Amino acid sequence: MGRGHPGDQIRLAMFALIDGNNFYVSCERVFNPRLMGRPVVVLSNNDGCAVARSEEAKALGIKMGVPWFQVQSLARKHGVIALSSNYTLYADMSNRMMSLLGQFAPQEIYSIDECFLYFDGFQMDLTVYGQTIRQRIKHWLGLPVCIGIGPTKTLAKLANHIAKKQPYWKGVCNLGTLPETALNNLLAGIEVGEVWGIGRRLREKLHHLNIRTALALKCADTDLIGRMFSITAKRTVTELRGMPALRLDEVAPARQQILCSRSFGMPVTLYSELQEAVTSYITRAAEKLRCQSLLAHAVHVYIHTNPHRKRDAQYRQGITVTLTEPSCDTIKLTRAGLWGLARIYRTGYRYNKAGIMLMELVPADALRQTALFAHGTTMADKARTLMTTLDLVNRRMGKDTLALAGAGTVKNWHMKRNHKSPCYTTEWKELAEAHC
DNA sequence: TCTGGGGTCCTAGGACCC
DNA sequence: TCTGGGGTCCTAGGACCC
Repeated sequence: MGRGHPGDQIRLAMFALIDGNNFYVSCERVFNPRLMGRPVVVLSNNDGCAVARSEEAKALGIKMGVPWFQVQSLARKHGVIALSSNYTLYADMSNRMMSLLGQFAPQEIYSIDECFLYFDGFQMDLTVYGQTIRQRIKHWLGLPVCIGIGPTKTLAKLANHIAKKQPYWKGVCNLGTLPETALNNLLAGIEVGEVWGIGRRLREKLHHLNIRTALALKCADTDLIGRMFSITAKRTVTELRGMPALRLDEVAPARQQILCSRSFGMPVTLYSELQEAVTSYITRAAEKLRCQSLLAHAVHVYIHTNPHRKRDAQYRQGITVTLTEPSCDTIKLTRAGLWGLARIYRTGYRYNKAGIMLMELVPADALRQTALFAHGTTMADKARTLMTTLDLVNRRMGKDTLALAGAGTVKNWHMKRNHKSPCYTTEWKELAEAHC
């Protein structure tokens, strides 16, 4: 590809942000064409909130994150199809999309449905290139995406927003070739809250300063913004002006924590059920930990009642338990977690959620200090072999083929998933079939 | 009756030290 | 009336993202 040379006078590098349209809904539609043209929503765990909506569902006024029960009657009236989230399917589709996109330019995967590409010294019309990328994803995977291009990540994000909202751009908005006045006119029409990094709180405060559009923020005094808010906000202003303050991170930085938490399908009062939940969550998190070749030095456990039920007595508590030495052994981590749970558990409450965090993560291969009274290598070796075997069996024979007995088998507390679609691409038993 | 889950970064403030 | 100052480290909580 036509890369620039170090001696080049001007290197106009551009960022692109590729974002799946209504990603979860689109994934479902790939395997179930009957969902096309109809209002569809994908629900969060426990069928709690709407986390993805088709254009038709958005048109009905169903907002992002709205509790499902609040819009259920409206949905029924208009024949909205609700699906429980099927993360296994979405993750698999995401992997396919990301590996395709990675063939076009250096890539940073930003989320399950978004990535940045970096065009440095590309001697071509990037708008045309963008259309090529877009069509490739559509043809090969059946997923619709929009593409935003700009000289900084923040502008690429904004361009993507514009590409999604304004049909004029045909899915690819390239701010890189726009004259300054045209760019400013465009920015003047965008609410400041749409800018990447400006959330609800910041938006409110900016409004008080009479900064209401992306253009107004671009023209704001950077030092003032830095002093009043944070260095992050200051960076956003710099980026809006076309000066990169954020680079492309091709290698994902090592995780700093691994979290697993779930709301329960029903209120939980029994200590034994909380123990089961905590054991299950630690099992899941420890799998992820080993998958990334990391060890955890601490386990944080928390439980709480349902804050939305004002009439109920409320309780929330968490505790961090430090291990004598970093570990990825499910059994050791579980023992620490349950020890913590015993410290924070109180009877007489209706708990609706428990969660665990593996913290202080270190690479498994890094030289580490061995605890003074740690077991000899034979014990550690045995544990390692056991865990490797556990992962292998579960990968081959299916999730939870082998699990700690403490995780329970009945799992009354398990979350609700009443509308789940099959795992079309990752389970032999659920392979896609013709639906029409 | 029913309100998600998994992350990161930044800041303020306290503890502690010299 | 007087009651330093500055640096570092840690933690909790806020804000943001998808």
